[in-house]
Amino acid sequence: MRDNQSRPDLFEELARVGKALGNGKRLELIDLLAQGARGVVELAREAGLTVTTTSAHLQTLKHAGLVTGNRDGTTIRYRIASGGVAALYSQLLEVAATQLADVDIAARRYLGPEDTEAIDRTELLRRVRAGEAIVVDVRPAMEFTAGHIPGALSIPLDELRSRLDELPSELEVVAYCRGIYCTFSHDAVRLLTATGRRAVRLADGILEWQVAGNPVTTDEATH
Amino acid sequence: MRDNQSRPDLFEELARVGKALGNGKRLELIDLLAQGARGVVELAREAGLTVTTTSAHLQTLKHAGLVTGNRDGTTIRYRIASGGVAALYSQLLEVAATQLADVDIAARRYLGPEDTEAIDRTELLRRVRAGEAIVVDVRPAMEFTAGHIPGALSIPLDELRSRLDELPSELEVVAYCRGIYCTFSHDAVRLLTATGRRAVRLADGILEWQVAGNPVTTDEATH
DNA sequence: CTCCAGTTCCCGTGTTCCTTGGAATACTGT
DNA sequence: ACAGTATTCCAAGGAACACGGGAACTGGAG
Repeated sequence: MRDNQSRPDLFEELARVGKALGNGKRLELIDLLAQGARGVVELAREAGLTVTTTSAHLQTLKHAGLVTGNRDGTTIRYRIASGGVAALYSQLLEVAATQLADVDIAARRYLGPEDTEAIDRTELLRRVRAGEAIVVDVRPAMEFTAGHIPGALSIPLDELRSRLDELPSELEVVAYCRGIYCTFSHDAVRLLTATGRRAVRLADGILEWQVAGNPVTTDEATH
Repeated sequence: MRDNQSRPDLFEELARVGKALGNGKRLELIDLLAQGARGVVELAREAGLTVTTTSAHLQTLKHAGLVTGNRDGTTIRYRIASGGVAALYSQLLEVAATQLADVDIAARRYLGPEDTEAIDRTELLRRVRAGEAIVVDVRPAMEFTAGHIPGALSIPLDELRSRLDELPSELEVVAYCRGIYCTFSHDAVRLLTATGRRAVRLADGILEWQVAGNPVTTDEATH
């Protein structure tokens, strides 16, 4: 028997990654960081947490190897440690979505009524190649520059109502945002269809897009 | 603002999956269940836990949607809830292996010295197709019947020393077992090379094999 | 109907985790 | 060197979790 102690030790180490994923606030932080690098104060504001709590969670995530922090001037920009982490988070979302009824209930409540039409990634590509549709990224501009679908137009949800004239009226709009549990694209499609446009949303988002191996355009304006 | 409460609620639900992965004993149970269905007492024995503790952990996993239990006569056979759960666990292992130095240290201690040659899945297929090698499954027989690499020969590690004559002496042996953190194939290769045979091991195991989408043969002898 | 192995529920104890406020540290720009 | 901002460290109260023992429950076999 080699089971002196090394086997439990190994699994306890592995569990550190699981523990890091075992807190809703930390998942929110991962969700945000998957969209691009951010500092602690910005993360705290976006996640609705105090700065100290956010910092503590980031330390936990860092210790679990899920995020890394690089100094950039006066702030430390945290980011996802690797593409594998994004894949891990995406897979967790999929398992939760398919196996847990309570997640479905909570998701429905958060995302709102199912009044918007959704298409998948291959259908998006087909419609764009056929010249039928234009892809619009409705996330905040900073997340667009950090990485977006090639050829997409950036119109943050905040500005969508005032920038409707930038959309060619003869084309259908395919709106996308962060991922499967992001409300931006739902709200964008509601707003667009309310103005009489043809609009659908990508069923998931940039997270699943890049985890699936699709190309991503980066505006390398990183200071 | 729709951020009344639904967003934190959603992520707290999602975190239930992470919490379930945040305990070494539960990861061991998932690791075992990924190899085939088992009852509580069997799991408790294999994981070195009391039955009550094992049962409690299984309830946690079930509540998180990671395992399911079907009654089979007097026992309840637990199994992985879906292929997505296996993919999630596999991805967690990969992230932990690539991001955490402490995991490497613990793995080295558990797996023993790096004195065995490893090949990857495509190289295994190449050698088998070329008629150079025979694939040997060194896991317990029950796990072999639950699913194995097509064409593999089942010789559990326990019986390997006494069944050496079943191996064609002119072929190289490729031993495989559960996954990246399983000792069976390491020990098998050590034993085989000590007897003068040419033997290598698959770098990972059946878990990664099936998550990658490779075919698996099942001896449908399920009760 | 009654035994029985397998399994789960209940509960008390010890441990770990989450959150927050206040203080300390690190770095930038002037 | 100094002011100012961003970030982390420290300590403590409260909440949640892990574990084991004993009792209760379930379905199948006799």
